[in-house]
Amino acid sequence: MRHRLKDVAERAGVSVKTVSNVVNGYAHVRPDTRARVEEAITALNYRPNLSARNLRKGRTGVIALAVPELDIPYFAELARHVVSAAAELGWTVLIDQTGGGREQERVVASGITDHLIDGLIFSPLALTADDLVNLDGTPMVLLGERVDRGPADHVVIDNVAAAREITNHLVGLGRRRIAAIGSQRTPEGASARLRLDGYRSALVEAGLGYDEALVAPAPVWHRADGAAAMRHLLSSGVRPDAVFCFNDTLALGALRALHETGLRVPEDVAVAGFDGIEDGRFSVPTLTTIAPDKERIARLAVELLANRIDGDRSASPRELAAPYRLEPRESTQGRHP
Amino acid sequence: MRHRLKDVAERAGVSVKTVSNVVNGYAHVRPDTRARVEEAITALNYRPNLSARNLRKGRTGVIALAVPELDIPYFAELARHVVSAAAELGWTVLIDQTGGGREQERVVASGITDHLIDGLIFSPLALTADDLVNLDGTPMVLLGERVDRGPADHVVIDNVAAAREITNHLVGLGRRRIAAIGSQRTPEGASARLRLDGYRSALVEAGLGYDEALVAPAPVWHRADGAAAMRHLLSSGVRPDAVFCFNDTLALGALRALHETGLRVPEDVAVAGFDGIEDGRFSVPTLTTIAPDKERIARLAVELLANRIDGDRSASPRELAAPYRLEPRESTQGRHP
DNA sequence: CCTGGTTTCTACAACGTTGTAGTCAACGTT
DNA sequence: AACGTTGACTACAACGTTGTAGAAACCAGG
Repeated sequence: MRHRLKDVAERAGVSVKTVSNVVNGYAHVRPDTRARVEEAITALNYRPNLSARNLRKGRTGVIALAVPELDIPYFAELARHVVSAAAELGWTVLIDQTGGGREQERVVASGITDHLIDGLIFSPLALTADDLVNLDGTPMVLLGERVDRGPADHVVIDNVAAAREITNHLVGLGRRRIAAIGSQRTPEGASARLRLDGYRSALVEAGLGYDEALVAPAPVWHRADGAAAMRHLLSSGVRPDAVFCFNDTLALGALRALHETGLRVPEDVAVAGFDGIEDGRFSVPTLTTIAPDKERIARLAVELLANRIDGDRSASPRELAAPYRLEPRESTQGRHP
Repeated sequence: MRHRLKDVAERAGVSVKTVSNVVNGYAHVRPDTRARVEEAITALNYRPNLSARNLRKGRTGVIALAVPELDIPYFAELARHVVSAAAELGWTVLIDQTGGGREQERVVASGITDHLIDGLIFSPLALTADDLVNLDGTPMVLLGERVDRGPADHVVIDNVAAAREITNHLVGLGRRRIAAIGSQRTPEGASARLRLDGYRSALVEAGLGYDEALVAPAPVWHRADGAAAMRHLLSSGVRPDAVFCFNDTLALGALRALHETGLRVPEDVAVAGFDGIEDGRFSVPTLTTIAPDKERIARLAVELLANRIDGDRSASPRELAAPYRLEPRESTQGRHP
């Protein structure tokens, strides 16, 4: 049923190595020999055994993508692009869900040494530089926040500038009591801290001042957490006229909570998110957001990883920035801006 | 840097095979020998080479999950559950995006013979039984619609009954001009046909009759297609008072289009979807839907595949049904039902 | 002290592939 | 005619692991 080089070789009347040469496109094979071998290959439906090839070559052709959760739209969209970009370079992607916890992320980061994959693209939430010390040199590219003094290549977007930009957008619309949803105290909350920094500095620059009472924490960044945080803000009496949510799912939850309270968006409260997920184009109202260029992020990550795998592994870590765009929509600008 | 059994063996002063025995938990190893080996393993940070192990064992420990697109929430949520269920049984999941085209799906189905994976869980859109004939016996489990006379195990939900149930729900609310969005003419549209059947038979049973003018096609089932189809229905003058969308993303698009037209949901038009995705719990209004038990689907699929891989490969194909639930929410029942 | 069984360990081969080194013939050059 | 060069191919070993077969040491029962 399942055939090996040897079977093909016998059928074609050549040596095993010649078949291997044909399969790998080696130049010096006579046309008629090549034809006989190819006939045998198709007749037997031969497919190389990748385990054997990998064992021999020390490569598997598989890279892993580790994300916190696949059903967070941002990561699903990112995964889609990574799989596509990897396929173009002949790689297969194995997807890992870390759940976002530090211990699980550490397991993933250390599990990369088990020879199944050639490299790892990793979007960590909780990992710190200390967790990345003894990696046996397996190539790795990190997505998202910088892991300080990180030993690995990195694709980032400028979270602080992006958060400042979207906060400025709210300021420019005349909002004065701008809340934030999604702050996190844990060391895991690197994105949260950077986005909070951008938010704060935009407020200070605009002369509005920074008021802790307007900042609502969210332990994780799901829709339900956004709704809960919004309800908390509304019931605490701080009466915000705008809210910057640190990601889009939080914002969708906030929209829902505002709707339930009977407040109008954006007339009473303007809402902005972060991530540029597809849902935001169809929500009611549509969602103003910062949209990182996910395709670019994915392609940069795959290319960095490819260079690492094929090239110099000891080169010092590179950090590339991917662009993002502010996409103003109804949730801040109203129906007919 | 990277160590092999041989290195561990030398350090522990035993044979390679003894180390292998320790790694694999073989019973008859003296406690002190075991301890020495384990010490050497941790000291050298030994991790088995999976390519070599796989080559030797003829197993890779990797299964593939092939879905049309990862950023369709239904598939992302499904993928999450499959990855979890597989992890519990010690398998790693490799995710493939087919794009949903027949040719690409055929490639995936035939690519399963390349020894990288032990089995495949496949959620096809376009594949027919003919495409599945020469699979070299690699275990496969299909999700979703039956591929007629399919040679493979199958996990399904009863699409016809579910579609009938949700249509009945709309009928029970007093709706009389119930439209449908998502019909497809192509052979690819198996789900579409089954859901249309259920819709039609519910209407006929209720004495409402079936009107083709109320059925809007959608080439693919994205939000934008749902919005376009809804706009088309509204402008064609058929004046529906309810609409059953064949999946949730279509329904979210339809909600958006209704909102833009100024129609109220559910007062003017009730909207129902299918898939039970997370978004529908937070949309405005929240979305009535048929929610298949995705966790169950994933677990059944992984278990079927496990049985196939470990057990009798020639056993006749099994078909298991997963349960679903009608989840009535605001888009049909209003804010305070 | 011998017998037969169990425990503990080892040597060797094999999984399917590819890199290395090599053979042999055909060719063009002196 | 002798030479090196190239083309076309092959034999062999090796990648790191585990199954098989078996050796050596130990034990219990007679």
